[in-house]
Amino acid sequence: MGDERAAGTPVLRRLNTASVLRAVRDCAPDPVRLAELVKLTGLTRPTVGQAVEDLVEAGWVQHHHPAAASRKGGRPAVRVSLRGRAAPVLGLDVGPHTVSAGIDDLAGRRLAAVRRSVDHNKASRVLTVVDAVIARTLEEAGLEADEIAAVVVATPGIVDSGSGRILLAPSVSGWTSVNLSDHLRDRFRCPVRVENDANLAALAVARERSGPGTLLAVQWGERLGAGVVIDGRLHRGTGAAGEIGFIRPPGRVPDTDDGRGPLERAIGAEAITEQARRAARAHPESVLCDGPIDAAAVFAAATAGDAVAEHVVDDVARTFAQAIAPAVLVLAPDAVVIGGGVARAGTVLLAAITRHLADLTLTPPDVGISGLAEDTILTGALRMALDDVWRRLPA
Amino acid sequence: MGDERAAGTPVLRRLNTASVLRAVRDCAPDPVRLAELVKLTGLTRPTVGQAVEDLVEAGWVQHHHPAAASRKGGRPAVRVSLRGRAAPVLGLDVGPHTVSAGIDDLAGRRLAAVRRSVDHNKASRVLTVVDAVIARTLEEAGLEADEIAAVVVATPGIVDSGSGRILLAPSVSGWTSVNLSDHLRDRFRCPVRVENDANLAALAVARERSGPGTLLAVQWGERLGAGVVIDGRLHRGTGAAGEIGFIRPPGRVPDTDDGRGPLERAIGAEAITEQARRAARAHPESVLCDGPIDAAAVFAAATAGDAVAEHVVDDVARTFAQAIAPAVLVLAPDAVVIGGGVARAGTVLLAAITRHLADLTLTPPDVGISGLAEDTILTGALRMALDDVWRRLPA
DNA sequence: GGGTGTTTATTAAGGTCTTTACAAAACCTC
DNA sequence: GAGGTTTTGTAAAGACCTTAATAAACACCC
Repeated sequence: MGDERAAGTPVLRRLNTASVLRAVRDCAPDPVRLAELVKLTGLTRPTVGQAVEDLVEAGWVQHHHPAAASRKGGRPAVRVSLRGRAAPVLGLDVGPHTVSAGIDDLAGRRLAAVRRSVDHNKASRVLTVVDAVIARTLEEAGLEADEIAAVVVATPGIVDSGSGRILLAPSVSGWTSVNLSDHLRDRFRCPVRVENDANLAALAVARERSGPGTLLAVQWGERLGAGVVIDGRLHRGTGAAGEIGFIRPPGRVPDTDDGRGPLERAIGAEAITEQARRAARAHPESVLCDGPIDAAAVFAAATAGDAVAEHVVDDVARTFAQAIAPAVLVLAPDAVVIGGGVARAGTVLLAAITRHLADLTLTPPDVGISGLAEDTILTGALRMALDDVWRRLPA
Repeated sequence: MGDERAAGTPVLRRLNTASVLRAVRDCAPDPVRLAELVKLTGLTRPTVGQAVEDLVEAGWVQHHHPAAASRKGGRPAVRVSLRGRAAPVLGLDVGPHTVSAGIDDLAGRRLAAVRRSVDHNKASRVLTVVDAVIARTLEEAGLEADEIAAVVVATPGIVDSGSGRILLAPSVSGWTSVNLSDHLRDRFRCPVRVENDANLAALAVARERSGPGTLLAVQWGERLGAGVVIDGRLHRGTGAAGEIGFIRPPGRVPDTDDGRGPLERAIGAEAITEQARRAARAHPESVLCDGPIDAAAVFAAATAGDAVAEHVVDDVARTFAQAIAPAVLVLAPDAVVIGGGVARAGTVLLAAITRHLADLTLTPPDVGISGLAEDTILTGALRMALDDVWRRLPA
């Protein structure tokens, strides 16, 4: 609330134009009347007029000459809207099996989206696919790389937010040796940021719920990751915040050598499947024995009321609740939102987790499922890229 | 960076005077030359002159006429300093055994401090002592209650930050039924805030280390609490953030009925003592058997190299590390700082915790001991009160 | 003891921005 | 087509900061 240093009159103008631009953004994608901006910003008409003039000249907003829908009598209003093409941003989700990219305009409209699967888990191959996907996405949006105003890349592993180096990424072999950040910085004129995928998913979920508060957003699939968003801002800590996969749950955990953390080995999608298989062998009466077993089948069976599956789900939920309970007690989040493949389990899992968390915490958070589809991470990357653009707005 | 709504020219002036006042504060308690303020703020001399004039008139700063120490030749500089008495703040620490109060001036100078022990743990009695301590503190500082600009009260238990109501406080019987907030609001004209004691201790510790970053500050005595400070701001979550005492550690935990949480029952000061007693009975060769056993004795023996005591300390440290590891993984704090009675254990405990945490987390935080003395909580309360004053500064 | 130099305060002029007030424009309704 | 309504546009005034020039106060030096 006042980190500004010196302040001459030009500062005022910047402040006010920024305020006007924000108002225009909040109305996007609808065009907005000038008189309306006056009300929204609380500024006077000449000020708003001046600001809009500047913004048009700078290319941030555009006029909407044809005042097609003028309500009552009166001079037709000058209407302006955000010129999305002024600063399109590119988001990239480099997952272990797929690479997807998207381009949003300033107003948050999706201009292009491309998804491609990666066969081999080798870093060099991934990099080639990344380049191809970016090229295709730019083509689809009809843009050149130089026109992109911000790039945010989501990757598994721990990322050093300063340099953009990937410090730890077990799921893609050789991924840490690739300097993804530098590779992309060469291709774009704009800032390029590399960020942990779970963190970006959390950001996307948080924006969905819009508003202040603390959110713990979990990505739960083969692996487990989480992001913490406090009052709309991503919490990074020393850089590795949200790595819940490495929580050591109570009880024995199978020892593997693939770089996964204890919690992932205990209740990752694969572990759930394995646990169900064991249960099925012990209980031939279960419907689980009727077909191939995977995580989805377990949750389906539990939803249908199969006792054996229900027991497995409850076990998984308890382990999860026990694992995150300390973090919930320390953070006291308003909500814990679960996304990723396991989130498709739905109410069965949710109810069980809620029950166990209520037992283990003082102020149990809402437990919910991410309403976002598969492109949660990509959406988060694009959100952060847009944030970047808006943050350095008065340039 | 721009939450301001409307902006006329007067806004500029407020911005600039605030900037000047901040600069004066940062130099406190030393008086500062006007020319120096020009450099610090980046504003021009006339602007600074005007701002200082306004501030003097409003009573925030005062002149230092006698330019006693003028260095080289030149016109003697006008020097100003923060007028501490402009807005003294009162901090209160209502602990289970003692009530202490302090008054700081704007510059953070301690004007008065009073500490009194409470015999009976009854709420009504505590309230009487609170009133007496406040009266004594005001007297010591030579101030009236109406002159106090902000009041912050530290109390154990969970506090609703909006109403100031105490929702849960096992250590003082009947404490929840007392509306401490209303009781004090009647006595002061200024805002009164009630806050959890561990949270305030965390704030004090965070200010000590000054700078951005994430801090988990633990208060460890008979009970266990913690506070989370992120970039200098206290994290509250839904209100009960930092309640690590209710983390359920692995292993069996004695069941008591005194409202304490599982972790407190497992490794609170009392539990440490109890564990040491058991160990001493089993190992008569230990120096622990030579005298009365309490937590301090255990740590002393461990420091001296007694194997049995070392084992107890290691056990305690491991339980602690296991309990907070999930929170450390989620938060990725820069540091975990331990205060409270157990903190006097020193290096033995610290080293053990560091070792176990390194094993359980990805980016192990610095583990340290609070350099603040017994009045950590009181200091935190005063810091928050000062923050309150500075936040509503341009009034 | 007076001159010189240095540091600082004061004053005046100039520029930028917002505000206030007023006039003009364009469209609808009657 | 006259009147009304809503909005835009323009001009003058006020507030504030900045630049620049001037004056003041003291130490040092000759």
